[in-house]
Amino acid sequence: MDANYLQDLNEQQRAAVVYNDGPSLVIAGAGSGKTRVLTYKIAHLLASGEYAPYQILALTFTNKAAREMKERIAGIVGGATASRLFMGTFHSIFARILRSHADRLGFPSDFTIYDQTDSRSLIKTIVKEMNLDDKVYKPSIVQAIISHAKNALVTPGAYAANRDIAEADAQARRPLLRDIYKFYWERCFRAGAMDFDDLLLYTNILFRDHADVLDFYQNQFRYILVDEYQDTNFAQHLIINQLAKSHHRLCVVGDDAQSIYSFRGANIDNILNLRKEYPECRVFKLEQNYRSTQTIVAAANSLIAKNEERIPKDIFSHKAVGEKIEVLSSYSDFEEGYLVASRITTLRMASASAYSDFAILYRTNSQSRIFEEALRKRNIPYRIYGGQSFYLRKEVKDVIAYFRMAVNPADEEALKRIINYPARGIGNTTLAKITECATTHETSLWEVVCRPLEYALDVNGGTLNKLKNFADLIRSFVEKAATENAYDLADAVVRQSGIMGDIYTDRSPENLSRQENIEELLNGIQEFCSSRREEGIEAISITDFLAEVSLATDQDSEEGEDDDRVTMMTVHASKGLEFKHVFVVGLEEELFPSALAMGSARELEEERRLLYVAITRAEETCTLSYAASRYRNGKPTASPPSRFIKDIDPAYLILPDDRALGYRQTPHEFSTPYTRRTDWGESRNDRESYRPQTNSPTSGTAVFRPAKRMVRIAPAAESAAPAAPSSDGLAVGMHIRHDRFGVGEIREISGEGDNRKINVDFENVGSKLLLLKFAKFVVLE
DNA sequence: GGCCGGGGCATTTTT
DNA sequence: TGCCCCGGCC
Repeated sequence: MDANYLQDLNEQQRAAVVYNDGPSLVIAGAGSGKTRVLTYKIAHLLASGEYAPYQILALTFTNKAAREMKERIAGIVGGATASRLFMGTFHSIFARILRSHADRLGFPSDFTIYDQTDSRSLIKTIVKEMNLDDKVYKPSIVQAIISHAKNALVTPGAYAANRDIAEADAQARRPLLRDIYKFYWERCFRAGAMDFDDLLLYTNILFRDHADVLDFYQNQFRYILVDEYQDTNFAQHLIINQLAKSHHRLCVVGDDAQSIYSFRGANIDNILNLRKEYPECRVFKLEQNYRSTQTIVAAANSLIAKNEERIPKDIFSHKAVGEKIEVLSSYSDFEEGYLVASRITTLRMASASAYSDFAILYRTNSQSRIFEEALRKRNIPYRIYGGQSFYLRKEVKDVIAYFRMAVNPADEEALKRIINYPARGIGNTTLAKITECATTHETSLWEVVCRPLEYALDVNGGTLNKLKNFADLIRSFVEKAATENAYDLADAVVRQSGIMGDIYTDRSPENLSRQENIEELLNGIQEFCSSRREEGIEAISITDFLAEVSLATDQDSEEGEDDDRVTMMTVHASKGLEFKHVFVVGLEEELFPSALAMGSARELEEERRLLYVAITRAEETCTLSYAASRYRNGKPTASPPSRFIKDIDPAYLILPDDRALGYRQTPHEFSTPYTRRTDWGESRNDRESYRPQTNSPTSGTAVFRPAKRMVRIAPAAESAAPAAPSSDGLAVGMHIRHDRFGVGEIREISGEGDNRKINVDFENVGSKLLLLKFAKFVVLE
């Protein structure tokens, strides 16, 4: 290893890296080189010769963070050493540990991991079985309550015994929550399944009840590092404390100012109070920001200074002073989209930036739509992050459910997914009987399916036969899972289950995309097998694949990272990323801060931190934006500018002349070249202004919505040329591709404004009348 | 058991 | 406005 690696660090970073005599807390401001400190510290520990790689436990929150860190460490100490580190997400590391001691807890070592969909669906089933009103006991709410209980290590027994909880539930008119929790707990156990929260909760139970196991890991993990400590919940905090108890060799890294996941149980007190738990704890502050201009750093500092609960620090930048933060004011969300799109166009030209240097950050996913439309109209390529991950798509989950059954047939959620998919005549009625029967006999659904007669299942002979066929099918997969490799099993599942037959019957666009997804899944498994083979592992069972997949919400395998697109994502999703130019949009009361957070000071502070995170993503320019009116739940709603705008020192802002902002100063103090735009004239030097002014913000122009893969749009002339037969650029004879109906030819155009329609003859589905205002399609060349 | 249409409902979401 | 879920119908 290069002995000079410490030279790459600044003084504060170096101090944090070389100190390892006891517990330390590294407060790492935004853009201060946190990952660098963690990776160098691990390299330093290895270089000291005092620690073998497997004695170092390094925990992160995302797979991506773990992978990146592993790669960087491999670059310093070599891949062979790096791969032997215990480095990964909390969930993956402790799932691994749980699997090797599952018998202690009465679980099979091949236990299934329920994702949120599975666990919600089970809760829903239970609520229904209890004949409760699912408006009162809304599965999503029940799930959140159970999740919070688990994160606080409150088991069903403790939950039922707790008076405060009972009172709170009674108050909320949900007195039976305790029973739901108890049933949910038992059902998961019977299904041999753990949800995400269980992975942490059962780890705690394992350590609490099996001193030898705890002892073993306390001895093994001689140094523990935790990234993003501000996001830990109580369950995670306690695991760390237990493991570090005897040696106190612990280094936690985080930034209290970037704690934005309290709604998932993260507890900012874990980092704020660390010094109380470890009085000898050394604190290192990384305060130099290497990412952003001085203006951006100063503006962000002035904002976060409004929070009460924080660890004081003085973040500074030695980069250029940079541009002030511009605040854009629009009348409507529609205009906001237009403005941001036009700023991107001009800024890209002026600063010679690529599209990929830009990000639009918003508070809620639903805000993305309007920007999609605005960017598409300007032919600006973009990518939206945060759609559902590949493994959560229905058809993919269906196939995976077969894999899960093959590994653990007790898996109730998997069984419910596939017992009638593809259709084999086992409907809801039968399923309800099976479930009821399993509940009364306190066994799994699979048991009942296998032995319906012994459990006196009340169904007719035809159904019995269908159940037998299903059970035989699954049993054949179970056998294969034990002997064949992952890919061969997967291939057999797709062919023999009837999924193939179901999806490949017709070529409707929906089915085509399903076929693609399933093929992608199979390819993924093949790749998984061959990459394991490269590592020298010969037998790759489906169990290995599932273990990987169930904890991979893969946000990162997004293909083609290098293509040049504007990024759109929620502020939450942007944490840890950086962009040259950032637009933070929708800065309005009840949206950012969210209406639901305004009740409590604590939650309001979290929203403020959220904006802090958003602003500090920017390297060179940051632009804030709000609209006076916005469509919310289908209705236009007035929306005053966010209070947070006034929390930022106006010295760093270019403010629009808008009384709604509530500044007392005389307008001229804030007058700028960019005063409020009362027309569309801002974009003097871009193509847009040469267009005839037919596009008033509210007129119903065609909304082009290509499929995800077709984001690159036809040349501008297509839709913008004044010579086009109509203002929306559509003409009879043109070919279009519709989201759902596929490819077709325009036969007729009629109506005006909102009522404008086209009649299209589609290749696969015949002729359809589409209202332009709503139709989602692209014009083909 | 599958399809259609009306009504109710809409945060953020590393694993 | 758009999605999801349920109930009614075939």
